[in-house]
Amino acid sequence: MRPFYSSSFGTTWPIGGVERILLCVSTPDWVLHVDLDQFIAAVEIARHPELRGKPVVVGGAGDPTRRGVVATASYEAREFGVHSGMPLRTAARRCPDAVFVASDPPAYEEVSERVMAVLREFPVVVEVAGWDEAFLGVSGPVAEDPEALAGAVRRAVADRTGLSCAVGIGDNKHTAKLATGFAKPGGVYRLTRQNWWEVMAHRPTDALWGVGSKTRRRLADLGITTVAELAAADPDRLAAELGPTLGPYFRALAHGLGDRDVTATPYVPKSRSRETTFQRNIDDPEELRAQLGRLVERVADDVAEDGRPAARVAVKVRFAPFITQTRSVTLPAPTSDVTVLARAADDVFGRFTVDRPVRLLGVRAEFVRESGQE
DNA sequence: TCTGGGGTCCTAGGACCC
DNA sequence: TCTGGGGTCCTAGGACCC
Repeated sequence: MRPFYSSSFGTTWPIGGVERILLCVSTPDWVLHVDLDQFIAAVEIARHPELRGKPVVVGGAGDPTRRGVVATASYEAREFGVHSGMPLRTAARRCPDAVFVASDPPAYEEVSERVMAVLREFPVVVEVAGWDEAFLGVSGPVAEDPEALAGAVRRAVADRTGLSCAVGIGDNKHTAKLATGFAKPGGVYRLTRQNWWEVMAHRPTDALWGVGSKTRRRLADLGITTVAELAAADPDRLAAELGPTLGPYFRALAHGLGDRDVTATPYVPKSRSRETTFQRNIDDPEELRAQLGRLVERVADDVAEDGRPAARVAVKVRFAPFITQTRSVTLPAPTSDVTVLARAADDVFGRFTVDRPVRLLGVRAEFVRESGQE
């Protein structure tokens, strides 16, 4: 989610001193958020039934002795403290009996498509928000009983795909998203301005969608630790401390406000990137150049497939132990030409001072910004 | 907790121009 | 020529999310 615009609230909301009006905004009566339970693990269990009931950990190459992190852990594995983002090695230590499975993105993509197709059969606007989640904009007759709709969605997804999901009901995307967290696993929960303070006031600021650990810490330094405190904070002070856009944005989140526009418009990527963490750190410059070349080719393939030229090229280097730097360049002219992209990446890479072993290399291509696209 | 991969958006400083 | 102010682009880094 990103900072939302004034019209999303039904009232005007000044942001950064500028009031913006969005035209053609559809404002649904309800926003539903559908989130599949332990999605990736559930897909693996569906095609390997012998895994059912076992602690399953999906991620990386499925080998806990290699570098990689947990994509999704089954609920059985979570009992042992295993969670997304945790190094596989750590997961194996916490849950020695876990079954480790390699990540298989194309398989999840395919199942995700089937789930979204089921959602689109309902008289709602479906905005895909990831492999395992979507927002539904709900207006008209079905909006009279959102819980009934949520139940019907859950049954349809289960009947047609065998997957369980939770559904959050909210008055905007933010509350719907948070509601899903309270619905999991496999339930329905409603969070709106009616019960916002009762449910959220006492919670830590990072309970809000968009506030992470860093912001939580910065807010704590200002004496703000709960949602209620953030909601009551002085907007000018927040703007001064956290930025003209983000300060007021966080405060709005604490009031349970959020973006309400649900759109079925297909997603158009602004950039494509590829990166690799090496199993062993590399310090040989020749080897690094070769790896860079491989990454550029993959990115160039993605750019060619997209059909739009790239306007910028960025290179990312992560040095041991974990120091990340990026360098980038705007191309003289947008291009999809592999040779040009490769030379640009090479030039950019040459601007790094490589005096330590490298654990990751990445290449990103940014597309031309459309006029009207911010 | 020795930390993946693929994205998006915001911030801030400097260059450059009028 | 001791020196304003606004606008925009470029670049690097940070935060967050799935």
